[in-house]
Amino acid sequence: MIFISIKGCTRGINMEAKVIFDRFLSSRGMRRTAPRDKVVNVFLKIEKHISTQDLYSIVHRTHKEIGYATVARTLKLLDEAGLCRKVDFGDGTVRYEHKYKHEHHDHLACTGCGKLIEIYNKKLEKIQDELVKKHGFIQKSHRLNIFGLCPKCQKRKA
Amino acid sequence: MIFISIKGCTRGINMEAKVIFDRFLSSRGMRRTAPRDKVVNVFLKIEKHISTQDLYSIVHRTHKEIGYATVARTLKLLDEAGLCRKVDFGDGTVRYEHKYKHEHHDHLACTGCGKLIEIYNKKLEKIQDELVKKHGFIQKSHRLNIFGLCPKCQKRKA
DNA sequence: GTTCTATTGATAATGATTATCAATATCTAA
DNA sequence: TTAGATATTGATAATCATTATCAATAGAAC
Ligand SMILES: [Mn+2]
Ligand SMILES: [Mn+2]
Ligand SMILES: [Zn+2]
Ligand SMILES: [Zn+2]
Repeated sequence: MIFISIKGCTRGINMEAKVIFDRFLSSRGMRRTAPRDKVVNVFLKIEKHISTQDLYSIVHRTHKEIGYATVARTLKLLDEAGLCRKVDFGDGTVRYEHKYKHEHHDHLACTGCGKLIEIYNKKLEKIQDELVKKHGFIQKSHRLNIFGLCPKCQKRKA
Repeated sequence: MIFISIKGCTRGINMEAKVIFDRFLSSRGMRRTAPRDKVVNVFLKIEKHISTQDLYSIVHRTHKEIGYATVARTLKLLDEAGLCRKVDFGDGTVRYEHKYKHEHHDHLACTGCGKLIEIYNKKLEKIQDELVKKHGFIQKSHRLNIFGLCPKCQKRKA
């Protein structure tokens, strides 16, 4: 199952993201290297919910020398740098999406074709906050996935 | 990480659940067998969010002859019979909770100690329904997990 | 009881993720 | 510029939950 995002997004911000990533590496005493740079470049150009394997395949097309481990490690770093976010639709494969200059959202996924719609509702978020507060918790994150059938898949199965 | 439920629940309904399970087996042309029966009995007595491995360990204490595969298969059947529900907190292990005579709820989980609180809010559910409808989808299921620190863990880390 | 079929449990296969490690690249300080 | 210290890399192995396989067994129908 491939989860395709329905929304596009600008890409002029890639340079900004790379500056942030470099600063993040420095702050950790880590080095800016060619393999990392290439993986980051490819990731930032892809506006999708992408798995490690997916990204590795794409990177591999143009950079045969880069290994799977490096791709996986770089995604982890991007996550820690706040530039991407893990998304998990419970199918056994974690995906990553852009986070820099992307507002928080949840997901509505079609179980028929994998179509993915990014949803957001202020009231919904507020109710969550209230529930968390009510139990004295401090929220770290949340994840709302709604699964269903998109209009096309409804017709297809009818 | 063990996720412990905070709510207790009655257990006089186990007999009803077993009747439903038997009918489910019949409707599928499947047989009621001793191993299945034992696994179901143990599961129904445990009011927790439990993994296959967890349940296998518990079953194994009193029924050394029952294998892991049978436990896993029986949980799958219970799920299909509508008697349990998969829950996934994204830690790589799927858990199961009772579903029969249990209202739908979402989860607030402490990332510090694993404490689990079952939450429900009618408005929140309604907003979700509206979002689904707005995009022309037919909802099959949804999953909301909120992660945070419980009051105790907040103190511990302060 | 006989026959057919479902079930079982041990074990292997799978697949995503994470760990290991020798070779290589980069940085720092002389 | 160079040598030594350290970080990084990529191939590969290990891990771990889940799923598949299959010969042996048990249940149902007659
Ligand atoms: Mn998204
Ligand atoms: Mn629950
Ligand atoms: Zn669809
Ligand atoms: Zn806690």
